[in-house]
Amino acid sequence: MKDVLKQLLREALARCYESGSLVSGEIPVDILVEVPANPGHGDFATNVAMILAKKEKAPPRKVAEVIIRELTGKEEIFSRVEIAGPGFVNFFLTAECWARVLDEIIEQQKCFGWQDFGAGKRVQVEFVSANPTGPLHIGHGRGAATGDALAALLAACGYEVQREYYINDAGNQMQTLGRSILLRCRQLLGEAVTFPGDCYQGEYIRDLARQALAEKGEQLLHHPEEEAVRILTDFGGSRILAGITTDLADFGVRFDNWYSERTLWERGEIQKGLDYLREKGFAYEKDEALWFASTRFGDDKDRVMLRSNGMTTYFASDVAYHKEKFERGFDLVIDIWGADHHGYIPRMKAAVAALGHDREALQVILVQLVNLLRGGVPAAMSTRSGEFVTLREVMDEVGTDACRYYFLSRHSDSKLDFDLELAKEQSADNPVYYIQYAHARICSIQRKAAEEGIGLPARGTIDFSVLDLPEELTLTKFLAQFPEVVAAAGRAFEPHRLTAYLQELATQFHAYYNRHRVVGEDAKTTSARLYLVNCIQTVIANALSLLGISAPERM
RNA sequence: GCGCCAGUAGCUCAGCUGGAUAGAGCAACGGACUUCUAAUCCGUAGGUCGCAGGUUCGAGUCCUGCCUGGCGUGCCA
Repeated sequence: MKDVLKQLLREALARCYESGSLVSGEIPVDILVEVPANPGHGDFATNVAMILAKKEKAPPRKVAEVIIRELTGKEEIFSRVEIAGPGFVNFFLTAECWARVLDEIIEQQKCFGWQDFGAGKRVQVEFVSANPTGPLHIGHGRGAATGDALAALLAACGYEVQREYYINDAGNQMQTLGRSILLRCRQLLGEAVTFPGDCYQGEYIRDLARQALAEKGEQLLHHPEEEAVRILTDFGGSRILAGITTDLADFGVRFDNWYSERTLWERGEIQKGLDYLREKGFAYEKDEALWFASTRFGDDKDRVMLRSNGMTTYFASDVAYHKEKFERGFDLVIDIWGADHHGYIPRMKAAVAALGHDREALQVILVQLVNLLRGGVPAAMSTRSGEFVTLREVMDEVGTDACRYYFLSRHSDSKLDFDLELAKEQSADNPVYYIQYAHARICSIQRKAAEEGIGLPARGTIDFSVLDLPEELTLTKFLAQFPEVVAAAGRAFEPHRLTAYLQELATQFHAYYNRHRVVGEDAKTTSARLYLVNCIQTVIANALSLLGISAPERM
């Protein structure tokens, strides 16, 4: 709807310039049309007149007058257009105009709100990417919910989206995993070994040790230590990864691709990455190490890729990995990282630039840490003591819907207090149920209608004039905003905007429900209200689907 | 020290990339079920948008400087 108005404004301006009623000859690229906070200011308002006032050397209200003269009379969609305040132009649309929105929703169903500005572009969203050295914890859950919702959102904006999980299965933390399991194996067999502090402390290591012994037998320990560690690294890594996969699947997250760091090595990609930067002259040797000249691309210091001891750094893998990502043809690459890695953004962007890509083609979304509480009291997690709260535990306790909603209800880059007691409370305190309840209630209305032999009204059979309650008009207008919310959220990479919208939509519906009956008035009214309510249901379901939250038919 | 992020109602947070009178949800108090689901609704309250300047028709939003908190700042991952 906004876009329609913008287009009309552009056309009107063009006519003004043609006729000479306006002289600056410029059509502002970014005409702002928005829904005013105050309904008295119209359904939409624009600031063009104020923007043009300076160039026209005329008072904004004067400019507005000229534009309006060119706009009205040619279009049937306005019931009123007025100038207000310092020079805003306020538009009031006709009721028929809004009725058309409902038809659109019924027609488009599951696609209502979907955008096409991403069409033809391929985007990859890489998220979670936790090392397979232990189970996912609550913080990974937030990253998972955010990445998954963002991917769904971008898909709804027309992008071709791939969800990817990068497996750090090549670093020395994997060695540590193998070593940790080996030591636990020895302990299980009665050997008195001290378990070092830099090994993984969690109870799951003991479980893995037990499984390894059961599967491979005690002869495992007869291998040379290095060999035993290698075997146990593989064993533990694949077990843990399988667990991660299951946890994520139960959390409603599926990846299109699991990308192993090890395969980067096996295919020589790491070396290729280093060579590439060397050939381009972006890498140099100093102090027996190989450095990437990231300062030439805006970083504040150069970064080591190949250490003097011959080992590569984590960053070297990342350069190769991102080089390969772009070689796979993505127009946009989105990485979702824990906020504690924010210091890596400049060097990663520098690498992307050095690799010959637009630095904006890499977007890093930061996800802040989750502060876990139980009844207001911190439920501390510490990897060192091994007493962390896993995603699995939280999911099992509070349910995936509530869990995902909590994660997605705030900007990802702001810290989140996650209170287990609040999250699992099935009450008004819990917004996710409030929203789902609105959906379930509508389903209930439809069941009631069906009992009375009233089916869902078809498009074109409705007399919209009976939808004349203020609540009905407000609801319709709010539904019309959904496509813009999707677009704005998609452009900003901010799925949390959808939760705010859902909250408001549910509030409006519940209020309407409590004041008015859908089924029970005369046939014409019942039919029209059913139609409206179907639209609300569709929009709630669509928004929830983007967030990966279910839309239950009864509760 | 430098860098990034944050600071908005008692608490947790929105605020549509600069718009008109800054909004929700909790928490508090008082009301509403003979009804399509009370997991609901209706009413009452709360503010120096961290502080000080600046940019302009207009600033919670942009710029500068301070204050406070978190994180980062390795030839660690």
